[in-house]
Amino acid sequence: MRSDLRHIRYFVATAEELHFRRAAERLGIAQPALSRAIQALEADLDVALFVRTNRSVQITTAGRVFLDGAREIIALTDRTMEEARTAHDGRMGELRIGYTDFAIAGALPNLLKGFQERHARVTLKPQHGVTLTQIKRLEEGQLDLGFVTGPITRDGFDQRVVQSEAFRCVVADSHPFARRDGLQIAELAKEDFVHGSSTDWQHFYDYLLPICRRAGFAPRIRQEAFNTAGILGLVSCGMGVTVLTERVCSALAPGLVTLPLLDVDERLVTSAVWRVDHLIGPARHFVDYLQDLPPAR
Amino acid sequence: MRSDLRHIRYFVATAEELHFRRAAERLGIAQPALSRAIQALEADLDVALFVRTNRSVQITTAGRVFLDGAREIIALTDRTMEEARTAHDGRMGELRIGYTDFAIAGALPNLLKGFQERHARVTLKPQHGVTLTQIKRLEEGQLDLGFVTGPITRDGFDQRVVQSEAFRCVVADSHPFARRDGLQIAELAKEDFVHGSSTDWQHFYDYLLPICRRAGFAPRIRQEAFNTAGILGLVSCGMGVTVLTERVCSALAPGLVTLPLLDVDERLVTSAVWRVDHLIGPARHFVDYLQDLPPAR
DNA sequence: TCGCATGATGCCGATTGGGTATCAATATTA
DNA sequence: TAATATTGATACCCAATCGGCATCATGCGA
Repeated sequence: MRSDLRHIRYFVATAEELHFRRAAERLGIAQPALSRAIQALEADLDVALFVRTNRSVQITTAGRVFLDGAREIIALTDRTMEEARTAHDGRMGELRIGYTDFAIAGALPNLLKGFQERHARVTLKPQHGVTLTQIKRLEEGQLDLGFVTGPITRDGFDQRVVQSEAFRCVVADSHPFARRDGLQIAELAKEDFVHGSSTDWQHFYDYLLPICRRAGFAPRIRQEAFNTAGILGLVSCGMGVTVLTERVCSALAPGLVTLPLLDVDERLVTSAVWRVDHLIGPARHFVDYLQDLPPAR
Repeated sequence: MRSDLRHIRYFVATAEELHFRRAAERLGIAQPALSRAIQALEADLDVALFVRTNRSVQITTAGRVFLDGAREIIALTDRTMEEARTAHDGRMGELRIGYTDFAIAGALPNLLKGFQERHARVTLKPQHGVTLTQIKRLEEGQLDLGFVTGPITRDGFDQRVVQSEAFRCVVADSHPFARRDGLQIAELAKEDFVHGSSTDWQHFYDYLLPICRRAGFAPRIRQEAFNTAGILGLVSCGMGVTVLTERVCSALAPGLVTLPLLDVDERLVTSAVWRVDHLIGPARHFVDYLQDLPPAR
C-alpha cells in the first residue's frame, strides 16, 4: 500500500478533530472507513500517529511532525494543480518564441511588449534561430511559436504575416554607389557580395537569387558572416555590397549607405507560425493577440 | 477521481522519459495502465499535460508547470514520512517537559543539558506547572514527561526519583532565629508563615502539614505568594517564616537565612513521571537516559 | 447496573487498478 | 511498394482496494 493524498487528507481531518466520528462526518465517509484508512497509513509508515481509547484520541509526537508536513503537502498539491490549470488556459507559463534577424529588427519587439502588458504572468522566452531551425524546433515541440521568413506552407502549421519589407542594397559610404539615390538590381552584377553563412542563410538566399536571375546574374559571394551585424560590418570595411531588408537597414552604423532597388517590387515577408495541434496555453493567447491586430503593411 | 501520489509519480516518470513504454517499465507496470493513469490525471485536472502521437510524446506548457510542482510534492512527501519515522523512533521531534519550582531549582537543568547533548534533533519544551497540573496535562496528552513532587502512584503512570531534599526553614536575617545554627520544628508553632497559594501549593502543604502536626501545631499561614520567589520575597520583608527545601534555598538573595530543621528526617522527593502508553518517540529516549543515570541521592 | 459513546472489526458489494490482447497510425526497411 | 516494427489507445477480464452497514468491546456517567 502506498500512502496517498486521500490518506493524508483523512489524517489531517482526524488530527484536527481528534474524534473519529466527527472527522469522518467532515470527510463525508463512515467512521469505520476512516478508522481503517488511518490504520493503513500507520501501517505503511510503521509509525503510531495517534494514541486512541474509546474515550479519547491523542496525537503522538510523530503525528505532530507528520501533521506539519501533511498540511504542506496538501497546500502544495492544490497550488500545483491550480497552476497547471492556469498554465493550460494560458494565463501563466512559458512561451518559447523563435525569431530571425529580420523579425527582431522589425515588428517583434513591439509585439512582445504589447502581449506582455496584457499577460503579465506569462514568461516570454525569445530564442534566436534561422527559419529552418525554428521549423524543426516547432516540430520537436521545443518552440511554441516562430517568427520566420516567408510564407510557410506545411501540414499541421498555421501562420500570420506580421511584417513585409522591401529589399535594400547596402554599400560602404566610400563606394561609388554611395552618392546615388537608387539602383537597378542589374547594376550589382559585377559587385562582390557579402552574405550570411551558406547553411543558415540558405532560406534568405532562395528569395534573393530569383531576383538577381531575372536581371541576368547570380550574386558573387566573396565573404560570409554569421548574422546581419557581421554582414554589415564587412560591408562597411569595403569587402563588398549586400542586399538586406528595410527594417534591418533602418538603424545603420556610421560608414554605411542604404539604397532603394528601384526595379525590385518583391518584398520579404516575416510570419508568425505555430503548430495547430500545439496551440494551447499561452501560445493560444498570443495567436489571439496577433489576430486582433490590424493587418501588417 | 482524486489525483493521488501514484498519479503524480507516474506523471513524473512519463515526463522524464517522454515515452510511455519506457516509463511504464521504469515504474514496473504495463504500458496500458500507464496510459490510462495519465489520462485519468488529465481528466481530473481538465488539462492536457502531453501531446502524443504514436511516434512521439511532448510535454505541454501546463505539463511543465505541473512537473515542477510534482517533483516538489514527491520530495516533500518522502521527507515528511521520513521525519515522522524519525520522530517515532525518537531521534527528532518535541519533548514537552513539565517541571515544578523544586525540579528547576535542583537536578532538572543538568538533566536537560545532558539529554540535549545526546539528542540534538529533539526540541525540548519545558513548561512550568505545579504537580497536580502536570498530572492532568499528562493524562490529556499535553505533556510527554513531568517532573513533580513526591511519589506518584497512579494507574498507567511510571516514574523515577531524580532528587531528594531535606526541608529547611527560611527567615529574614533580622529575625531572632537568624543567629541560630538549627531549629526544632516545634519552635515554629507561634510563627507567622508565608506559603504558596492555597490551590497551587496544596500538594506541597500535604507534605508539610503532617510534619508540623507531629510537633503539635498546624502552620499559621498569614501571607500567600505565587511561587518560591514570591514566598522568599515576603519572608525577607519580615512578613513571616517559611519552610522550603534545600535546593530552592541554596542560592538565596541577601536578607535571608536558611536553618536546618534538626528533628525533621522527612525529605521531599522530586520524580520524573510519564504515561506508560505514551512512552514513544523522544520521551522513550529521555526515560532511557534517566534509567542510565546513577540513583538520585 | 444500565445506557450511551466511541474506536475497532466482520462481512459484503461497488469501484478502481492493472494485465493481456488487440487496434490504429506512422515510420522504416527491404 | 509492401512488409515489418514501433507506439499510444482501447477492449475485456480479474484481483485488489475502498467504503457502508452491522456489530463488538470497552469505559464512563447517571
